[in-house]
This record gives sequence, C-alpha cells and structure tokens, in this order.
Amino acid sequence: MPSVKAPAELSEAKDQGYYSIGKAAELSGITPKMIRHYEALELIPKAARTAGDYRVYSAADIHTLRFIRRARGLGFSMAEIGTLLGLWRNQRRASEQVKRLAIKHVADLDEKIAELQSMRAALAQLAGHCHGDSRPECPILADLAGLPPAE
Amino acid sequence: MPSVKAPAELSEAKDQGYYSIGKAAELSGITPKMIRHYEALELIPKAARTAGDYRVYSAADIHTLRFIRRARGLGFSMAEIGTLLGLWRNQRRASEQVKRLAIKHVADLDEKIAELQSMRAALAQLAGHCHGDSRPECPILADLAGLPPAE
DNA sequence: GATGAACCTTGCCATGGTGGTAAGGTCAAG
DNA sequence: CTTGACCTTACCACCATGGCAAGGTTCATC
Repeated sequence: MPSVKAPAELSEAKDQGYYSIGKAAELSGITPKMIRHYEALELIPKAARTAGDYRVYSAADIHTLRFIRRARGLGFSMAEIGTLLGLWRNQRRASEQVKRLAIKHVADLDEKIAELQSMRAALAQLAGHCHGDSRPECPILADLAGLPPAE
Repeated sequence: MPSVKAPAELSEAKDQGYYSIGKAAELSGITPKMIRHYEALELIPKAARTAGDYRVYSAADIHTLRFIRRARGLGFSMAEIGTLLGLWRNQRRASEQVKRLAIKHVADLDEKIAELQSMRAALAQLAGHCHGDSRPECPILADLAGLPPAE
C-alpha cells in the first residue's frame, strides 16, 4: 500500500456510489449553489466530506434533493418544504397533516391568482380603450393619473 | 421683520401648500420610507428641503406619488413605472408606446397566472386523492418523492 | 425659555430565492 | 509538474418593503 498522506477519497467515494456536489446538482436539477444554501438553511443534513473537504452525496440525498425540487415546482416556500420533509421522513405521520398543508397552499395560490387576475382585468380594460397610435391621449395614463374612468 | 436666523420654513411651507413627507405619505398612500426610496431610485425628482433639511412636497408631487401607487397596484415594476412616468410627463408621447408597455405587462401577468394555475391544479389533484386521516399513506408525499402518479 | 412629544434625518440590516464573482484549495490526466 | 475542471468559502446583487437606531427639528405646552 503506497503511503499517500490522505487518500483522495473522492474517487473512492465515487466507487461506493457517492456523488460530488456537481454530480448531485446534475442528477437532481438543483444548482450546487442552492444545494449549499439548503444545507445552510438546515433543510437537508450537513453533507459528509472527503479529506479534501469536498461534499459527498448518496443516492438517498439525491432523492431528497429531487423531492425539494418538485415541492418548489408546486410553489411551496422553503419553510413549508422543511415541514414536508419532516413529514416525509416521519413514518408515523398522519396524512391529514400533509393534506392540511397542501390545502392551505392551494388557498394561498388562489389568493395570488385572484390578485394577478384583477390586475390583468383592470389593465386589459384600460389597454382596450387606448388607441395605441401616434396621438398622446391615453386612457391608461389618465387612469394612473387618477382621472375618472371616462367610460 | 424679526431677525430669526433661519426661519423654520416648515409652517411657512405649509402655508404655501407644501406638505411634509408624513403628510405626503398620508395623502398618497405611500409610506415615507418608500417615498425616500423612490427618490433614491430617481423615480421622482429630489424633493425640496426646508432650512432644517426636511423634505417638502407640492400638490403636484402628491399627484405623482398617487400615480406610482396606482401603477404598483397594477403590478408594474419600478423600472416600468419609471418609463410610464416619463411618458406621462411627455406631452408629445405616442399612446402607442404606453399601450405596448401595458400589453406586454398583461402578457407577463398571464404567464404568472398560468404558472400559478398549473401549480394549483397539480396540487389540488394530489390533495383530492389524499385521505387526510390519521394514516401515513399520502399521495402528495408520494408524488413529491417521485413515485409514479398511481392514477 | 425649557421640556417633551411628534416628527424628521440618515444609515444599516432583514426578508426569499436565486445568481454572480473572487480568491483560493483539490484532484485527475497528461 | 502543469493544466484545467471542479470544489471551497465569503461576499454582493436583485426587488420592494419593513424595521430599528441614533440623532436633529419643530411645535405646543408649561
């Protein structure tokens, strides 16, 4: 056995089914940047390190990262994802807790959607009344300036 | 004429129809904090100052602040509002420019709405399949974990 | 003419989720 | 031993807003 001071460990880790942060990013669809960020947020446990201080990830870690990515895709906040991860890991969870969180989030989404829709409707209405030619008269600006709607 | 070193100016300003930042905030619905912020962003011109370095606002300034508040209410970004203010102040603008900006913003809103709606639909679907009782089985978590939809 | 309340001033920090950049360390291949 | 790809930490930026702190101004009341 050659007397290498501190074996690189990284290729060794690879042989054992562990991934570098870059590989984990590729496999999970989360950037290395965000993986480190989630670790700092304590959403995921601190990754194991090689002798050279590189983070290493197991297949189970990749699985967790994918879970986070999907939850983000549904619009859950980091705090909510933290809760979801806790429930996911807890074999004795009640599905009722998960459902409650989901229903609440649906309501939050509905609220945001309604807000955006009312903006959209108001603006589309104004734009519909605007000639959109070379003349300066413009109901959009008139409305923003506070003039009566002039229906 | 009494030889007051530097006349307070504030009450004098008030007499002439000028407002303090607090009053301007009250009248426009924008917090003093944000009024200062908009000034720093150069969205609005630098306010005049009294001898005591207090900002003073005219009725026209209040008008501008209200314009900004309404534009924010329609979801325009600060950058877009800067453009809108420029068009508003420009008597020779073409309404076409305003309309183009508005239409673009409607498209942006539509995009966000569609995104939120697809989240909402996916999540509502999952929640609809979740028993929501004391048992741990949960299609929501199963989906986040990446299991097949199990329709 | 002093005191105190209400207001103003600037400046810094925080949010949330993500991106960038810089300065340096590690590793594998040539 | 060098090169280049990757990793490390530690900052700063975004956007719009809120909060707090430490200090100055104004004004009304005693």
